Amino acid sequence: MADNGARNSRSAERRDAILSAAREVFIETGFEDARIAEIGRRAGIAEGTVYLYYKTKTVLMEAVLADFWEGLTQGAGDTTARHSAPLEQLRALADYHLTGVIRDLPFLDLAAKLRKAYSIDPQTRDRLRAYVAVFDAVYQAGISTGAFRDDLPLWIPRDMFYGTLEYSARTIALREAERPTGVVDNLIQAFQRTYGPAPTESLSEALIERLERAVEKIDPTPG
Amino acid sequence: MADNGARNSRSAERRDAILSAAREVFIETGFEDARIAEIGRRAGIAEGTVYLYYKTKTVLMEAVLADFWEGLTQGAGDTTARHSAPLEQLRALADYHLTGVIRDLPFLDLAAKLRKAYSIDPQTRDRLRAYVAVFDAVYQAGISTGAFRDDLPLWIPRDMFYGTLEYSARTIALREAERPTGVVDNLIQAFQRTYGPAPTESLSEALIERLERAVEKIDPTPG
DNA sequence: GTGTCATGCTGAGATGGTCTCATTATTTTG
DNA sequence: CAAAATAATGAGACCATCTCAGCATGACAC
Repeated sequence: MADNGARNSRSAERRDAILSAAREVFIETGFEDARIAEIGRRAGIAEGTVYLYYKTKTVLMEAVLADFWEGLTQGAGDTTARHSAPLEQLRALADYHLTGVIRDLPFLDLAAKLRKAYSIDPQTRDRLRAYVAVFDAVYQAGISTGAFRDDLPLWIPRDMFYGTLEYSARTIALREAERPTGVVDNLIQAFQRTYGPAPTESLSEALIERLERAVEKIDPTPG
Repeated sequence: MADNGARNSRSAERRDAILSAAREVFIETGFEDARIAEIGRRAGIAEGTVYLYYKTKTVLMEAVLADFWEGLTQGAGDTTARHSAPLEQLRALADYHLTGVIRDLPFLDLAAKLRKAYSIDPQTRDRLRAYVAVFDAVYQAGISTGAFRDDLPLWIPRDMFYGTLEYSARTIALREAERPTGVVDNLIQAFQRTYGPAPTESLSEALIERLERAVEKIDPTPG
């Protein structure tokens, strides 16, 4: 049926029009104050029509967020692909994440608004998983090249990574400050020192002294 | 006026009754689904009366949250006061924070729901400040005893501290897992390695080898 | 071109919540 | 104990989401 295709594409266009109108309105006003009537108006359709495409306001919001996560995940993958050393990949990912989160903090707050107190809907959970999988891949690769420790569950460094960045993003946004330097550098440094390969057994100061005295005796020229 | 006191205390009792009914209902149902009528019912008063004490539902929620933050801050101060070594204070604080946040995650989600996209109300900001000030005090004390580096802005370690813990709390809650061990230990280790005093210049492996060979010659008994 | 059918769209109104305020009850005061 | 001041009530104003009976549009047969 030729018309079927046409019909479908018309229908898809409408869906998109609603989605981008919704995106605008949600960002401008937040979830509560967003009016379906206004979204319909901007999409050029009646209020009731919005409900033909998205059952409820919450479902519409979820669709908007799904779009957002998808884009973010895509970008994160592209970013890490431009580097090869694990620490540099992490640095790039951290930079990308911080930038994106600061830019789209309103979105994340909207996401938080949908979260039920005790649970998260499975779709959102999957999207979040897909996003953090970018970090996981980098870290795993780093383990296999010996750049990172392998004696910890993966989620421990992951939580430190995303937790620090998200909290910093919020701090920065609340201060309404320019993005300060040092956040990413410091995080990478912390990573290197904490999750880098186990340091060669560190020498006690006493031992070092004993060694130095002994060496002095048999070979007084400095190393 | 003797009666004035009585009136005030009666009034204060009502306020408290509303507040604790509200606390219950908000936790059970979340912000949106909480019904003022239900809060009134549990406080033993009419719906309209709730509005005499709290102008709007949002204001009521803010009052509930203020209570929560106050208790958390109090507990954090008490907890750190039971230790003296900076790292042990941080460990205790981390443990307290993680426990509290996991227990009261629904509250934090409610708090997130009130947050406007671009701003935070000054009162909430002050309460948050008061809470993180507990960390700040420990860290500052640690700097003055030489336990921590002083070449970084305070908010960098602070964001890593709270960011990691909050993200971990969420991860743990979403997995519906028992609280795993290692989160706090790992954070403290990362802190020590990243923010502890600059390590004594580390010895190169070559140098260590040379020292060991030399010692072997003059003193074959192991250290 | 026109009748028939399927499908899409509409917006008035049902529903259900927050919040108001005229009225009623209670407490304080002289 | 009457009068004045204060507190509490709950019916209903108001305004949002969401529904659904009816209207518009376009494909197809003839």
